[in-house]
Amino acid sequence: MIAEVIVDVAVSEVDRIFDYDCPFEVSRGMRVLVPFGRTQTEGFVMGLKDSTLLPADKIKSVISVLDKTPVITEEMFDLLAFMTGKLHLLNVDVLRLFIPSAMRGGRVKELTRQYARLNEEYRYKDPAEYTRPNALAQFELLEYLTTGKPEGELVSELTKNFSASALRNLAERGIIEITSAEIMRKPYAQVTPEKKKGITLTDEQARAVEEITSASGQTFVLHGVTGSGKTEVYMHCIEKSLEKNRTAIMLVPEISLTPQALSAFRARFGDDVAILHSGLSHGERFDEWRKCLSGEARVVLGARSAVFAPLKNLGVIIIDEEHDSSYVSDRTPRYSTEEVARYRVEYNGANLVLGSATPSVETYHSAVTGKYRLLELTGRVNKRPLPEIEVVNMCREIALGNNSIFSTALQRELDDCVSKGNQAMLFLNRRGYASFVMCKACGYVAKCDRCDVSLVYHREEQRLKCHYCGNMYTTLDICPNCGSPFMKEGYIGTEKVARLLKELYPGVGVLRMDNDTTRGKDAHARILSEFAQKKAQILVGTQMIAKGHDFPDVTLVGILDADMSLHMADYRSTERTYQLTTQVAGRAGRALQTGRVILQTYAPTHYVYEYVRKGDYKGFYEKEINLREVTKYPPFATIVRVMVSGTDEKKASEVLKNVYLDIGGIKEKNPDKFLYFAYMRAPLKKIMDEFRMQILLRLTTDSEGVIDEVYNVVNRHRAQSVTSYVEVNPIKLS
DNA sequence: AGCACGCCGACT
DNA sequence: GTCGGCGTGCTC
Repeated sequence: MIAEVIVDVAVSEVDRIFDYDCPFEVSRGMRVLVPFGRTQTEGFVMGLKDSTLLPADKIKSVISVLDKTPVITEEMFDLLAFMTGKLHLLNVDVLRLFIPSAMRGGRVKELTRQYARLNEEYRYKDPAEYTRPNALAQFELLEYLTTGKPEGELVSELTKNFSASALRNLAERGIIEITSAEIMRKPYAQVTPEKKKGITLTDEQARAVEEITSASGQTFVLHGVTGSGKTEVYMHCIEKSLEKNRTAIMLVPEISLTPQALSAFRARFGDDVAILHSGLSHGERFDEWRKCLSGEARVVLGARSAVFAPLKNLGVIIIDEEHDSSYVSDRTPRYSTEEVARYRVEYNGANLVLGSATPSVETYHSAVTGKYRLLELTGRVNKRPLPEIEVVNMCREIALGNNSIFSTALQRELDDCVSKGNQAMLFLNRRGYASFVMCKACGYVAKCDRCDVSLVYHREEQRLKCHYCGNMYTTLDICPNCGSPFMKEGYIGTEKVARLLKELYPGVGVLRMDNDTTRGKDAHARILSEFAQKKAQILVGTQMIAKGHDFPDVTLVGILDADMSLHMADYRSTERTYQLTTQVAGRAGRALQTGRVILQTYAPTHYVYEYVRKGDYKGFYEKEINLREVTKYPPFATIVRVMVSGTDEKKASEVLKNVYLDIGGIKEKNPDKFLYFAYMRAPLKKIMDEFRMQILLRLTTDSEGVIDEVYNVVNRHRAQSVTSYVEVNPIKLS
């Protein structure tokens, strides 16, 4: 038998079929160990055939077969073809997404336990008949085993209480039988299922469930404000899917995958649930994944990569918080979770549910225009009013002489909140103490050696940090340029806010949650739980506080600088601001008491804040979609970015120039598809010593052919020590 | 990506 | 003399 193998080497030159003679039994979808060049490597069996056209002296033989059953299902082979075809990815890169990373190189295996039990023959015999009278340890062990379970006892437990040598001796003589059995690791075993609540659906929810479950191959947009009961709709859809003997995948942003979320799933679906996310150990991930492949698990709860879970006969895929940027992979292989999900859903005749309180404009547009089906949840399940949002003009504050980061309104509300013993959350999307340090005399700003960005002052660590490469520098007392001792600090970050609060409210607990305080494994969960237990009254944080739990005692949310995401020069910045501020505002008033939100901005007349204040998503959408239509941005155009970077600026720009020229050729053949075409340095022109430059295209929406050619051009101009890649409608343009 | 081959510089 | 720098070419 000849096996067609794709070797596990991520280089385009070898990303093709290699034929191997295979003296073993093997099927398509299994992995094999093969000789490759002067080394050995693992490979995926893509197919089998009887003969090869290759000369006999070239062909080598498979060394061994690594899997007993295929690890790549037929559906995944289909998906592989789709992804390599459309996204121009390497076969290996995609195949690697399909299996747990630790399976490669055999770094993880089945966990087995050894069990000992008394051989049947000896079960009713007197130990004295076959054991020396002085073998006390053996007697003890035998006595224990006669009364023990017939299926046997764990060897690891026995050796704790009895002599290991006695056990060995008896096992060698065949008196004790040792068997090994595989056991499955169970992540979060300590998480106990939350009590099942008898929930009756509202009419709206029931209608949504009915629509979704009676469709096939459809995509739904489930739009509903926080507290409108989207989760209950998801749960019912999954239940219905299981009833039809089908399976389900539920995706959430990585940060939302908490023990509480898992607990709710365990309560509902018991051992049918597998969970897949980066927090698992390699062994746990391997076992959860195998449970999907074997059919033992029928529901998967996970983050982005769980969209590749090897479930068969999918009935529904749910993407919660659909607008979240973590669903688009920002490293090779670049893929969009939604695109993969849609492919799987169509393959299986299943349904895709995209849920959000603030859907992305493009998604909502698809729903409005009938490409997707729109389901709205307008009521709030708990009937609680949405928090009241007050927009504060920070320019006016400055005019009135208040230079502090807290407006008078926010200070008033904070005083009130603290004195009443309630809790407050303050949101600022900038970590560190001060965004930069500048010399007052000569204007010198400290920059990173390796990146073209200014350094951020971190007071507690007494360091200047680069937020792009993580490099640290000693703080500056005097200007290294002119020697002046007068250094000015830039924009305030979370660290300084926390410090100011401690000065303002001595004795009041202040917690800070950002990239710096959540370094450890469970730091994230720990801070949230401390806040939930009211060990602190105020929580300051970056966007990571936007998601997460309901804190019933939070009555005040302060958005310190709402405009941060607004000033990014890209077409999604308004949308991102709407989503982020709405999400943060939603943290208030989940309690019995009505919540209050103070939103501070330097652009109080910007339309986005009016819609945020009113909680009017549709109004925002209408305004935004009109703007996109007039200016020709997605979904009315497709943006393509070619990023080229490298440590050798000349080499990189050479590649860029050649790519640019070739795309120019494509433009000549398709002049009507190009709305915009230019090259430039990337906004972040150097990161980690790599110079970055880009080509930006804005194309009409019917330009699949052009995009395909752009991918080909970029691949054709790959060069030593220059990296380049293509992004379609990139999330961020930095 | 590995790995070997191969052709030039500076060390015991 | 040889150790080793990394350019080039190949992998069923």
